[in-house]
Amino acid sequence: MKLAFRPRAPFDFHLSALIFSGGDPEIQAYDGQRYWRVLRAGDELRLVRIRSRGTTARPRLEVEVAPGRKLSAPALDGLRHALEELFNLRLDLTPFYHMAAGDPVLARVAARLLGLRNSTTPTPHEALVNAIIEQQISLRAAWSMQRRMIKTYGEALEAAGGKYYAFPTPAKLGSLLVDELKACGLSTRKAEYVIGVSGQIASGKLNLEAMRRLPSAEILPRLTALRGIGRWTAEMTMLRGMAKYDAFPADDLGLRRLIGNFYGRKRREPPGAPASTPERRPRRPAPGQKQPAIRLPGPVSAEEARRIAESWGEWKGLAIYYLLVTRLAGLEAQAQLG
DNA sequence: TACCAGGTAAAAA
DNA sequence: TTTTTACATGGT
Repeated sequence: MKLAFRPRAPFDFHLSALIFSGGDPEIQAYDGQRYWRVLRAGDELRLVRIRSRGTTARPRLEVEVAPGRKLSAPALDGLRHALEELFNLRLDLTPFYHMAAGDPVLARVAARLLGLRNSTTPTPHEALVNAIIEQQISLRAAWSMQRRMIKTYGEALEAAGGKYYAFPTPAKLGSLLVDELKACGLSTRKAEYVIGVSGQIASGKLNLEAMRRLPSAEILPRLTALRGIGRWTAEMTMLRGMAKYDAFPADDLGLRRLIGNFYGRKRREPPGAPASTPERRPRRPAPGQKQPAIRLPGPVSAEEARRIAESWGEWKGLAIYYLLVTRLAGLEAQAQLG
């Protein structure tokens, strides 16, 4: 079965899916042509494979749904809705670009990445669990644990000649023993956190979908009241699982590095200047890709990150995502501030 | 080998 | 109230 979508223009599918390149093909990935993953449609699982059939100015998406067995009308509606949310196809980028025009760095970045949208996980639960696992450790280490967890406790689907895994349900994760999650590499603490929030969701005590409709300022304290969810985890969940663009995890190391890279000074500041870090981080060359031989400024402090993001208003989250994808796409040399 | 990596809660001071 | 500590894996 195939579905057609007409995203709101501008929409650049390649840029928007770039974040998924190199993903695990059995979970979700982008190969330069197609993005795919398993979604829930009603109480069934489907593999969806998305490709672009249009242009940035006249975007069209084609979605193959496998297996093609007929879905109920509500399940099909739900699937269409989930696909729109996945790449935020309805989002109006105009106000973001209007804001970006007032920021010299962001203006260049946004012009270069016209039509880039962030993606949102199919459920806030998925974003929350991923964020818990990503606490403190390197993303590589976290991704390895996430893959193990998904392949061990996520439902498997045979479709289109391959095997694919859905993200584990709250009920499944909530029913696990701590040792069962630890087997995926999580610490005792993190296993407890994941099981705890998943169980609360499964029992209906915690409703993240409903919480998502609240303004960010009301979501944050509700999330951080949960065990294992600090400010960073809450803000990452809001960004990646609730499409809350005003969320801004200023404590995040990767985010502070990005801001340092794009806004930091390349030379030591005069004495007495405010706390922009003079530290530099040598960049490791990405394998197989030539990098400009320049050294970028290191991470800024959380306070400075907040100060710089202040002018991004309610679009802080999308702004930082544009910086991230600029780096992913290897375009940063064109966008940095002198 | 040691140390850092997109934090957090709980213990100790 | 503020500071320190334990924690898991992967990369360097």
